[in-house]
Amino acid sequence: MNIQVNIVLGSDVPIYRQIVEQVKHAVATGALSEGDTLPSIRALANRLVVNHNTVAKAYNLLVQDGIARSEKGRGLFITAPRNLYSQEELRRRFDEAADRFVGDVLMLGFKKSEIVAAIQSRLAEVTILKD
Amino acid sequence: MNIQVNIVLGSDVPIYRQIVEQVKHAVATGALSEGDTLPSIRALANRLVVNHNTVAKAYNLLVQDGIARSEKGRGLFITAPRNLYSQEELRRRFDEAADRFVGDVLMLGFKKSEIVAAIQSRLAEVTILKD
Amino acid sequence: MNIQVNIVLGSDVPIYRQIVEQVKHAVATGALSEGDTLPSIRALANRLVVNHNTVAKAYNLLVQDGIARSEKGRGLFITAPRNLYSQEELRRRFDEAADRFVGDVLMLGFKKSEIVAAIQSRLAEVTILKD
Amino acid sequence: MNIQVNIVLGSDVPIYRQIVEQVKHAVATGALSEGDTLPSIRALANRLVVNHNTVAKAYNLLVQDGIARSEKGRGLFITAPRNLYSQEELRRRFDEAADRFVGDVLMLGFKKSEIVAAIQSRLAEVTILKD
DNA sequence: GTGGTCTAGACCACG
DNA sequence: GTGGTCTAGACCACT
Repeated sequence: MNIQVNIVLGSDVPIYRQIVEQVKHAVATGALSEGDTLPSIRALANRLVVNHNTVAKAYNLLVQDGIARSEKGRGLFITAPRNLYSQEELRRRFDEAADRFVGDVLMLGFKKSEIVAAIQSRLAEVTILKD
Repeated sequence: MNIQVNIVLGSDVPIYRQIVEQVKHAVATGALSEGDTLPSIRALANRLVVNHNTVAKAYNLLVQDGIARSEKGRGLFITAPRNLYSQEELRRRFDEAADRFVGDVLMLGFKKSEIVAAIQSRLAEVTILKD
Repeated sequence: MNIQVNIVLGSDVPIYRQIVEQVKHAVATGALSEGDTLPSIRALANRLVVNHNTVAKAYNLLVQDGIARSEKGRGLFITAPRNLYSQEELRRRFDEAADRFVGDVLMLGFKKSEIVAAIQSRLAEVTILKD
Repeated sequence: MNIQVNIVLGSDVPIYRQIVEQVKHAVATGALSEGDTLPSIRALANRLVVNHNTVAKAYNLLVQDGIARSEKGRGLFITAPRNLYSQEELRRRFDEAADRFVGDVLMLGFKKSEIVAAIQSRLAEVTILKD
């Protein structure tokens, strides 16, 4: 299975993080699974028209996070999932994300049910998470 | 009604954004409402032990978002809500926030029901939004 | 296309607003268009002999008004125009500006035809507005 | 003839300037003419719910500008019109106001004809200016 | 190199 | 007292 990475330049999310997140997302949805290969650094950098250091940084993070492993001269391969952070760290990140989301959305005037529905519909696409 | 702002120094969330979020939250929960005054820039800066420019920046953002109005020499006051942004812009900001949240939370391993519940519990405190 | 920003020090118009107005004017006349880059914060600050925070403040306002977008580590870029504000907000801002202008000009003794002509001649340079 | 002064607290125009402008405007439209009397400082301050120093400052400016004269113990009286500024100063103020107005309105998306019409309709109310 | 955040401290205008 | 503007200079994250 291959992966289609797209980036948004004007976002406040750094490019390298967008790449990381999309690979993670692909793994989460099953679009990528163990043993699948990622595009080469230069190929992806070329296609996204970004500096190849940026792609390299993203790939390094994927390796550090245990999501991919690099094999010299062959490329990067998706690894089997494993736990990355401590429970505390997970909870801290989760709460921070939730706080930020609610804070961002608070003054936009949407109904609570719309807000919840928007999250639910996005989560519906995800296969890696339990209900 | 008054507001009690607290910040965490050394967080990866900028100080000025912590202030903004807390004021927004206070407005959203009804703890602050139209006509209420915010602590003076220098008084709050003093109490939080941050530079007054940092507080000023936070307050500026509140003014730009139509949440507060500033009166030179008098202070900052919470304003009545008004339709500042267009429908498209509201939707754009909403989608951006939702996408970001789901992306941030994806790999943390929480159950979908937990994620939704976390949002719902935060929204439960909010009084300015319809169900 | 590039932009040539000039400021008048010691004016009663704040430096950051002079910068904002000139960029807006350049966009309005078509001298700057989507995708064009603004001078880097520090480069412009250097050339204008002002503090880089002052330029940063000006650029921030441009971003908040949807005129430019910032990309960390890359620079600031002119964005495509979009409907940022609601109709009510546009009208409110328009009326405020018009009231202010007429109030400012009232006691200066110019003829009505001169006042209208001055506005028309300035608008003649603008390419982004319909007649 | 009496004058009805109203102020807007949340405006970026200082209160004392609002008072000055409204008196000027009243003179300009003929609502006030030579010999008419202004409300006492304390009476006006009371009615507007502002500090009496603010009203005093406004009245001082009116006297300095030659629009009113104070008679001890009797009050302030409107004087005959006379020129206040040099030609250069008048032109400078005029251009600054016009530049600011056009700058403020540029990105709001109104048609040029609407902009001109808005100014013309506001000027139509003014009686002090020649066509 | 780029932009983003923050501090320390100054001066001004307004009430 | 209040908020607004600006400087000088620091450190950080991103490309």
